[in-house]
Amino acid sequence: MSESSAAVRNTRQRSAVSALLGEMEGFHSAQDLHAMLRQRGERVGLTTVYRTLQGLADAGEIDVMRPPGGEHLYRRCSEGHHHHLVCRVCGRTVEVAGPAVESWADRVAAQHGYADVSHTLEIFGTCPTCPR
Amino acid sequence: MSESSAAVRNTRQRSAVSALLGEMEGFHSAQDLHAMLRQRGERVGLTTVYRTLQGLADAGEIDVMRPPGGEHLYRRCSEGHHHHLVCRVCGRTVEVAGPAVESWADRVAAQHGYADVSHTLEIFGTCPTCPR
DNA sequence: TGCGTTTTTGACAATCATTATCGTTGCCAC
DNA sequence: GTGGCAACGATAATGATTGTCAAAAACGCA
Repeated sequence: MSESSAAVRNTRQRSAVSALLGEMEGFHSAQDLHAMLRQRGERVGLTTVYRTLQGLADAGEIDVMRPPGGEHLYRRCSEGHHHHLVCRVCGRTVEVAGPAVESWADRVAAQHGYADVSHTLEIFGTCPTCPR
Repeated sequence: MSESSAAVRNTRQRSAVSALLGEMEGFHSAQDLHAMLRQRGERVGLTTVYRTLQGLADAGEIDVMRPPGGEHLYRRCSEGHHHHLVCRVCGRTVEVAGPAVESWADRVAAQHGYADVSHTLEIFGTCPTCPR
């Protein structure tokens, strides 16, 4: 029963992952990020990349997307809750906010007596510059 | 370059999977369904279960959900587009329709020039009968 | 109804992202 | 400076899903 002091230690590896995410555009897989770190000369283990990403995701500092392909994608995203509009051809992503959707989801869940509500929403389409 | 005649053949295995889905409530994984079929004495290969489920999903006859756990879940669902409100403890699921969400998603996508739009939305919560 | 063609099946192996393991390392508090 | 304890990381394990390919079954047509 740990009671406090989440004590997230400030390690070189955590900083490296966080910094990399800050510079990257778009979504990248854990394996991607790991490869990039090694290219930069940062010595970070793949396991640690996974752990760090999970931690950041839990803390709400990054966003996780689970595309049909089966690979988890991570991205430093703006604060607050939002969703993604993803081009299924080139992957270009637009962040979209939908306050109406948020409240709708909460309301629907409440109507059925569900508590502690969260939701996931992804929109897929073909962006203007991609051939259909 | 196949050109036509998808010619979906009517096989015993396909019927078995489809029938089973018709009787089941809630979501089940491919492996689950496979085990149930074997219990019934139906001799169906796991590979075939996967293929059949994929086919049914493509045809829009069943619904696929990809929970964080990582296992795909399949369910015979009502016609038309809808979403799911899932209890993250017991898995109890409620189908919910959200016309407002549909049109919102389409509108947002169109605003950004995205075509051929689809979306996925799942709501997670803790249902009234489950301890939090 | 019988036959040939084509799809489908299914056992098994391969794939591959993610997670567990566990000894070592290094951060942080005192 | 030093000790405790969380984080790290190389490797192995896991486990769902997909690929393979010969054999079997279904359908169309004569």
